[in-house]
Amino acid sequence: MRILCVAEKNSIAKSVASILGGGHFRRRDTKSKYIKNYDFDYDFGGQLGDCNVTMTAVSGHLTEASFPPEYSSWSSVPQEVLFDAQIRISVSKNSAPLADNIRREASNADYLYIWTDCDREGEYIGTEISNVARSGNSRIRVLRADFNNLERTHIIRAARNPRNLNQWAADAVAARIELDFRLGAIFTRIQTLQLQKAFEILKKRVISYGPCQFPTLGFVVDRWQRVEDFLPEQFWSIKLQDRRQAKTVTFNWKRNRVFDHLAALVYLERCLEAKVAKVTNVVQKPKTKYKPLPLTTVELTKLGPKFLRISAKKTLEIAEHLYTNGFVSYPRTETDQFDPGMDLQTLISKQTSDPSWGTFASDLLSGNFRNPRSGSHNDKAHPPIHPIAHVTQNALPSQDHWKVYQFITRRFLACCSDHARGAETIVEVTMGDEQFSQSGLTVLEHNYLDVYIYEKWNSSAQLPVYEMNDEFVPRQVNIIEGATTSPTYLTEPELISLMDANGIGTDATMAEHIEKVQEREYVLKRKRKGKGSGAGVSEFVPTSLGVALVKGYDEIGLEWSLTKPFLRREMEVQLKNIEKGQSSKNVLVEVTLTQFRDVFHLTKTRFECLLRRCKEYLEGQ
DNA sequence: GCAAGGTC
Repeated sequence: MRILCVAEKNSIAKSVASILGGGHFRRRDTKSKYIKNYDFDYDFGGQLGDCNVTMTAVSGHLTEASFPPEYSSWSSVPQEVLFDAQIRISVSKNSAPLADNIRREASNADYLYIWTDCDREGEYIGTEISNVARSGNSRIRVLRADFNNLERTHIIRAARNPRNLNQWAADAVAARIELDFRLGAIFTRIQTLQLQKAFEILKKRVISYGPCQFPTLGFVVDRWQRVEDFLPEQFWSIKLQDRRQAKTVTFNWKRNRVFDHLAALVYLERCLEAKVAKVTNVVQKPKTKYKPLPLTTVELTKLGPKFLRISAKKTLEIAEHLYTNGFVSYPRTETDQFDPGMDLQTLISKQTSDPSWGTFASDLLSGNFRNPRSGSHNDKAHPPIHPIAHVTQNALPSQDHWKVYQFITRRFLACCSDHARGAETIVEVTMGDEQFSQSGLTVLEHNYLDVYIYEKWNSSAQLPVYEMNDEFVPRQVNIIEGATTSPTYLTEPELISLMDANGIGTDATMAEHIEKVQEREYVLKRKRKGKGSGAGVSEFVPTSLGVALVKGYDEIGLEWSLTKPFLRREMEVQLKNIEKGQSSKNVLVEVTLTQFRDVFHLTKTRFECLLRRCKEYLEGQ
């Protein structure tokens, strides 16, 4: 038998070939400098048996959508025609050499064995590969490998247990491709042409619409608007201070603060009339600081900027590199629960040699191990991100690579250890009718915090001893004054959280959409001004054009506004339904296009809303 | 000159 294996990228082809070939493979060049063909023999067992294998790869998607040439003119083709225009799916220019390679290699193969990543897009890429292979050999039979990391035993198990391509997942992707392409073209063309015509300053600009770009912009404008609208409000609070055992204790008012000065004065008056404060409750209770959940891509892209000061996009790129070199598991995962059958002990044992966290890992193996927490997400394709092999700093190309590897490893070890534990004392006092409280914390066991150095949990100052019903004359009872502070502009982790919560983009593309709205000059990134903890943090503000687009579309029809996340979120839900076999591709495409025909009609008839807003923000003020 | 999703 001759088997053609095709992976989603060269690095996987190379890794799998070296595992299955036992290090004995022959490498042939192809017309693409990124892709090689690896030849070796392998006994797959079962129906396949001993085979001549060629392992090769694509580079992600092979095909792209396009309209036939008669639709390519922006000015002479009415946009609404694109709702019904035929869409061609053809091999993209960049992928042509890869398609040729697959066609040629398939011509004398009995089986095509697909090794694309096991996720929705991977199933679709599998069907792209399969179509190309069949155009070179109509009798070729297709199998699909089920794997989610590059561990030797896992790959061998996958090789011996092929399954079929998942047609439902591939259909969901086909629906997304068609909808994104049509809607992107239709709305980009109408708004670009109309706005270019009306504003000199936009003459050379493409005002693109994308179902992910616009909601991303919407989040930035939304926060900006709240900052704009903010008016500080004065508030008053009562501070109660005691002096005992050479310690000063400040108690916090249960009402926290009031926005009426007179009311605050009345409350203070009552306290003062009472003259003494009385201890009404002393509680001592254990306090737990929970260890983190298993690591997902979204968490990684949020914590990269936060803990490591590496941008979301860079963090992901580095994680991808660590993955393709076999140091960490697949970095694009939504799963925050480890499979119960997973051998965590072996993964931990690979870390015991590390000078920094080796001892911690050893201690986990000799009794400190605790089962990881389970989050609520499972994509059924990839486990949470975790280290596969130990690596030293010298073996990595940069300091940032080391930071990311270290973070992934420390996070994993933290997941496998115990929560941090402490004891909390809460003292409640009453003066007149007003209640106050203060608490003290003693950290007893750091546990996971010993390895997860990114979080801090410190004991507070020890409270002096208070007994129930103690009475004391406070050293000080007075009113303090303050004002509410403005919300701040969106940071990258905040924006990613919003996109994630609303299903805008995938874990792997959120960082790219954030770049796109900056490239289109809808949004600017800048350093936060001022003093304090947030100073120097990167934050996003909309440009005049960004604000004008959002306000214009909101005015056209708030319920359906393209800048709101609802439409995309709904589409994501529908795609999941197709994956589950509960809906079909054609139904989703038809229903969605019908919705968007209405949105398009509204946009066209009320375009003056956009023009007016652009006039206001681009020329006015 | 248009999207979003893969990947280099």
